[in-house]
Amino acid sequence: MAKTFRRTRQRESVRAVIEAATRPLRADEVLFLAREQVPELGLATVYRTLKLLVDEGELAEVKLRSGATRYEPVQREHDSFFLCDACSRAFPIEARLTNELALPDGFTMRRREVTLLGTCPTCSENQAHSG
Amino acid sequence: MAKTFRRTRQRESVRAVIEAATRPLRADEVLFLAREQVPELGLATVYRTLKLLVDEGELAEVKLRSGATRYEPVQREHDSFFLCDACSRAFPIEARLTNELALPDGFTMRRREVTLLGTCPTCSENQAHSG
DNA sequence: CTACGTGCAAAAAGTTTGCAATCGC
DNA sequence: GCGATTGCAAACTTTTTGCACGTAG
Repeated sequence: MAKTFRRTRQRESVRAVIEAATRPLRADEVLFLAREQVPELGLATVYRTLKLLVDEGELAEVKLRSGATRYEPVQREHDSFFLCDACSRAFPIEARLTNELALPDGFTMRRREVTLLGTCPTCSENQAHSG
Repeated sequence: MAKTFRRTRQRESVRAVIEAATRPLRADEVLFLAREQVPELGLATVYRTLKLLVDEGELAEVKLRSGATRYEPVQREHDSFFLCDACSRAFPIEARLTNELALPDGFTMRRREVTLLGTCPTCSENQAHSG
């Protein structure tokens, strides 16, 4: 029998925060933002809810070089990000790659991800002013 | 005055293990392998040595989806990996991408990384046999 | 009512740091 | 000998889990 999922204030707040975000968020960012709606919300619940939503196919996990896991709605899921060396923020980008991948025999590709490393406009400016 | 670096059995063993590897290794893998040479080697020393070698420009850090950091010699540094969903091992690949990246104004790209997610030959076989 | 969900605290996993003992140079 | 290096244990960070209480349906 399929498990039944309950609609709780905690889950709704996590969902709402991710939906409202313009870039993938970390668990602690979700906690901070969701507590505006549900102050007693705990970090464990955030993690449990994020995992649940990922399993349900509603959210996608994004893991980039910085190490921290980020989450975004699948409808808006990107396979390409620009990751700023200076501020570590991740920006979704459109990377149209006409690829020719020499994938050896036996390997099965499920998905491709592209990460661009560099400096974002904000940090470029700051460096120019301070250098 | 520049710091002097000493040549120790511990450092040499870490170096040797990474040099001998055919794929980027995690710290715990380095520890396990290097202990064949230096049994009393500690994990903290592995981390300290890896960081030292990265700072020296001898090793490169590789961070992929699985979360754990891997290390490989810079001479063999790859910008493209195949990461197995099942066993989490990382395989260097050649990804010749003829790209056309629409990078917005103000962004400066320093480097590009491509990660392929999927199943490696070993795990494909195991799944076939057990499924 | 009752199984699912929550908050808290403790546990894990990966990495870093403090410190006294050790060792390269 | 002196200062760099090491091993151990403890601290830290991020994520997961155990448990008793709370609550949606």
